[in-house]
Amino acid sequence: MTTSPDSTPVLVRNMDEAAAELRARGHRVSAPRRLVLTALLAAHRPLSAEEIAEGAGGLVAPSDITSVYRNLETLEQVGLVSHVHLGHGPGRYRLAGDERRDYIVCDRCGRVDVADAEAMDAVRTLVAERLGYEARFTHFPIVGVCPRCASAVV
Amino acid sequence: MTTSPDSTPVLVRNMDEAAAELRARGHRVSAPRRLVLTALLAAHRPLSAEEIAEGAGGLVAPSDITSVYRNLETLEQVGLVSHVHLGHGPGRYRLAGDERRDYIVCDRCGRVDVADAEAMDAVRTLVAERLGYEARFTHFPIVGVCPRCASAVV
DNA sequence: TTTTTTGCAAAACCTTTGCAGTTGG
DNA sequence: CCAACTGCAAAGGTTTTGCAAAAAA
Repeated sequence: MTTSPDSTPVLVRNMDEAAAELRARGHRVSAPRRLVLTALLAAHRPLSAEEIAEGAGGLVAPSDITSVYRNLETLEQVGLVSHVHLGHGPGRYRLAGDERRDYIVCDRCGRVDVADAEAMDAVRTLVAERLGYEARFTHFPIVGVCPRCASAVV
Repeated sequence: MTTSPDSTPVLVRNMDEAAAELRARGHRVSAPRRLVLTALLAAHRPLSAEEIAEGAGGLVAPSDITSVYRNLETLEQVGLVSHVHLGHGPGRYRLAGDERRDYIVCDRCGRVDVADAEAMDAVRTLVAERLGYEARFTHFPIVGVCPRCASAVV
């Protein structure tokens, strides 16, 4: 699991598109690899390797966690998958298409919100203008105090 | 090591101020604890627990890493210290006063820049306006592509 | 003296690696 | 067929915990 994106994101909607991309890059489409993809295609949130290995809440059959890690690495290199750190604890994986969704995390209550996309674009634009960086919040989300915690009496 | 700040940052400039704060909070000022503080007071960048335990490059005497972790935890609870994740690898610790310095990390070349403070204020203001969060980039820095990598021919 | 802190050992947690056997193309 | 992949075991890197001994106040 590296910090930087291993390659350009490749957006897929289903297993067939994912399988085609894998084969185009010289990778095989094994049962354990399909299983990881099935879990991520069905998940509505980033999953840890352990969650996938345990079957993603009944979504898929349980499998070996080493294999899950190795497949996540391959899928990340291909650009089909990326991972995000929402706090401490294990990294969480999602399809590259889901990267367009940015998270914003409250460090008081732990809430994980999906950030408004236009607002995030404005933030990225401002960072580019003022700091010169093409910012991505896909690996580390924005962390702060959410409105509820900010207004709560402490 | 938790995600959220354990308490309000307490700014100190030297060992005496740190010691006073510790005693005011009912903590003792032991030799190993002083050693961690000495390393952080002298460091010009966030240090890992291992770096501190190894003597921070000759700055202080080597010490036991368990003790370093426990002291960093105490110092973080008191608000004298906080930690930042600059990428994968160990967390890095710094005095709370150093939190005013925000980092911005390039995920291509690994460069760690100190971000312009006014620009970061503008970013925090925009996040507050558009997303409602009081953003902090002290735990997770902004990650992106630096100007040099962006203009580099790939 | 009393309560906190230390130092060592051991474990916990997340992730990677080695390798012999299996499988996809 | 054979390179890619799997599953198990083992190890690696970072951090936490247990506990008896030491030290701060």
